[in-house]
Amino acid sequence: MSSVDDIFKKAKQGKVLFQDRKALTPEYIPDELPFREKQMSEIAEVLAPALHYSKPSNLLLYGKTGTGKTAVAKLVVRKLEEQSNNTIITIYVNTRTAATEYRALREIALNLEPDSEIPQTGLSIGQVTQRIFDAVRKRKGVILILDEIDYLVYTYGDDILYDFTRAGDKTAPGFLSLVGISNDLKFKEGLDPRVLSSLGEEEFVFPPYTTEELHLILSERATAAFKPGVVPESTINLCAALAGSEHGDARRAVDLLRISGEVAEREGKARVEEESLRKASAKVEHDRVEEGLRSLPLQNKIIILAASKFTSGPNTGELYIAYSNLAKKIGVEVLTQRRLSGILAELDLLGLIQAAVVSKGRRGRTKRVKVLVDYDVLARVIREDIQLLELV
DNA sequence: CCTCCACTGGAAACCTAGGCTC
DNA sequence: GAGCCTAGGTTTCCAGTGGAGG
Repeated sequence: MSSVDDIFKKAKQGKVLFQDRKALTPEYIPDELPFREKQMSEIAEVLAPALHYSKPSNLLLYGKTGTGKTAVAKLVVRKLEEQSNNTIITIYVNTRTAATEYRALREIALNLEPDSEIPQTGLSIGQVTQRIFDAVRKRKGVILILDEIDYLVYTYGDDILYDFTRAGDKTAPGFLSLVGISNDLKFKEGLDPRVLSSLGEEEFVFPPYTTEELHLILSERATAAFKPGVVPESTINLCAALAGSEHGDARRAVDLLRISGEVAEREGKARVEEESLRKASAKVEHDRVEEGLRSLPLQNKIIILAASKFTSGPNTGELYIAYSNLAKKIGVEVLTQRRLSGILAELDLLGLIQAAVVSKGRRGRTKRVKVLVDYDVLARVIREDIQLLELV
């Protein structure tokens, strides 16, 4: 019997643990968001004037990843839309996913007028902005959620925000209100003061979830996502503790729970035990490392490879010689030792190596490098690179 | 206690590649 | 197409340093 048959057979025999996997996906937004009631009602207060068709203040939501900003914004706005009998339109755009200023604007315009023709390329930023204003004028009110607004501002500046915040008369009688979401508390610094004063009329900071809060969130999601009795309390405890010790990132915690369920299901388990969770956690970590290695620039790969050839941790001088040999062997430009030192610091920051400064007394001071990645994983990634093939 | 090694890590100059403008 | 600007990566230069061996 082929292994493919084995897999399918096993899957057929195995128990189905999920009843609604969606409840653990990043897109899923529950009807209640525990521990965010305060933020929800405060934001609702700010947006409420929209129901009388007067323009609500612009909002700015801050907080680290996985603190519920996006979920809160989407949920409040969804309820507002319902209450207004869909006379108020809300648009959600993630500016990082949209990738460029133009594409973000295009997405907004298409959301406002799905039938309108907006070319992938060709129009100027100003023309698209104008179309958006024209479309808003035909509506009573539009609330625009700009997620990861810090990305937009860093890479393209605050020009669009400037236009949007002072669109007032151009969109009358309709109004355009902005809800900006940012992971970065410092992003305001680079903003034009006029934009800032308008955009930041109301500000809300989202604190990270505590372990106890994560625990409750996970319990609720688990109840929705899994069949009854499939996830023991101990698994939830561990999952909350793992995510809580990181940064209280709820998205990460929920992801982890989902992957645990997938692992357990694949292995034909009847319940999602701690073992599956630990495996899932290791898998997530493993993927992260492998992905990190893969995205490294060529020189960094050669350096980490050179370091991994030592049985005991090399110091900078030794490593530099080993690295230069490898680089010469494949005909790649050899960097200076100063640069190598800088790259070591970067790799250290990524957690791929550990570089500690040690003093050897009269024989100088150097860094002792320790590679934290499995040689197998490293070799696999290196082999994907044609230029590096002969080094493994 | 002093030296002096083998670097570290800051600062600034110097490339490039890419995008934008005229 | 020339000219300009910018962001990243890299080189050059160099002052600074922890501590074993003198």
